Amino acid sequence: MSKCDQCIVRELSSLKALNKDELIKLAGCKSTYTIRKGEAVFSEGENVNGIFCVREGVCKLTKLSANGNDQIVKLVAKGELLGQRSMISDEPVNLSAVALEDMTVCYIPKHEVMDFFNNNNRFSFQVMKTICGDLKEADDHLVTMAQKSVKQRLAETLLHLHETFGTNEDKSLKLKLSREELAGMIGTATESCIRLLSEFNKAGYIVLSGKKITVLNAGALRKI
Amino acid sequence: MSKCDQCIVRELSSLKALNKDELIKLAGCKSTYTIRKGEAVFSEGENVNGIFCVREGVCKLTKLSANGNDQIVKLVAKGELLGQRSMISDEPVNLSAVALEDMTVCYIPKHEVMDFFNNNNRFSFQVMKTICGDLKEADDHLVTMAQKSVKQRLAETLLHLHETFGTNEDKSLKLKLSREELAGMIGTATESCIRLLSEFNKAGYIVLSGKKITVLNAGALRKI
DNA sequence: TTTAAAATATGATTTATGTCATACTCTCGG
DNA sequence: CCGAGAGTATGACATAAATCATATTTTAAA
Repeated sequence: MSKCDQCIVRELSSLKALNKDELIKLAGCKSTYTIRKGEAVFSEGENVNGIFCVREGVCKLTKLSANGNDQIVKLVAKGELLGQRSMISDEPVNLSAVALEDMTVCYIPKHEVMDFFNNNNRFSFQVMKTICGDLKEADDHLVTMAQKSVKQRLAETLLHLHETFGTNEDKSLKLKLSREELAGMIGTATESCIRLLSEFNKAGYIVLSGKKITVLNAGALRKI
Repeated sequence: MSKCDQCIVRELSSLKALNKDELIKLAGCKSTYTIRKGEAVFSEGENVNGIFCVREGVCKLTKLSANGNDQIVKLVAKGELLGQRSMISDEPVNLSAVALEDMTVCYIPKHEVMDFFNNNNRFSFQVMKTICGDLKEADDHLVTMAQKSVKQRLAETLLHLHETFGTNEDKSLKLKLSREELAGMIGTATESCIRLLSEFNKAGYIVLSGKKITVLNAGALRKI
């Protein structure tokens, strides 16, 4: 049972609103898990009854659409919380969370979180703000999906990956996604995604070397 | 200064969590407005600093996309609250709210709502639940936009209008939207929307008579 | 009522994207 | 080090949807 007060999740998420006593209580009730790349933290339809803190690794939130495709709704990085929405709504989760890298997560049971809600207004308000931020993001994302072309969405997604998850020493995108996953983010067929990537490659906007993608000309991508 | 305790918004929205004293306080601080069809309750980018209660009428929440099209993100009916997200995030609103019918709305200034937040846990929790519901809806909507064809989205939208806003005595959809607005809901060109409507009409799934739309064969629409 | 403007409708055409087929290229386990 | 399978790439083609043009109808203003 490790401490929580030095944890990155406590620094970055709503948990920053917790006080010393609450953190001690938290340390006592949480359970820590290791999730391997490709494994699910939880799956669509499950009853989770608590929230997960992402201490290490990145995961994708996906939803299976009627035609059998997995749409990636959002990427969640270390420092963030998972499963808040369904815990608050008291419903099964509506999205699956699947690890894109090996992950370390902590699980906090619902009734503990509820205690924090009831006793710590700052915490509730932080959670509310986070969810409001998610809602805004989702609305913006929705407009992008509805109004922009696949090419524009791919360009946007590459820029987003570049800005949010950064690059390795060789400037290539740190977060490694398969072409299928990239297609799942932009909502298109894998082949279309591959085709546009090689178009961007030929145009000199990006460089492809194996699975690695390097953004060369961010300005050009932005203009698309 | 009319009372709030008989108001439909108090019955249907998070305001149902307010107690008698809070309702009296509310009645004292709210201002009531009439918004004509086509007018905006608020516009993208504005600082609203409070929330609106929809007492009468329906409005569309839209966002202007980069290509100049208005995407309709959501429809809001009487009984619901407007502007909660931006008030909580303390940001300008990210969507415009435009009346589809003549509306009556009440405005509650931010600091009053904040008092309710701080003193009434049930109210905060209700608001949180509502926003979580909105988030789930937005995620689902996003997947629909990304993965389904225009035809499927139109069928889905017609069913949604039918189920959510009901029909007139002649079975036609109660909520009147222009073809352009309908196209803005499903994220397509107006001509494509018109074309598909007349296709559904020919197939006997719906009946068009002027601006009126009647859903005849809901089952067929669902199967698309 | 008349008329102009807006909304609706439809055809012709172009473009974007999906689908199917196939080839190539990695990776990983034996 | 090899071979199978997954992932990536590319061509050919089909289809969906956007765009442009134009006609028709409805609506609102004079």
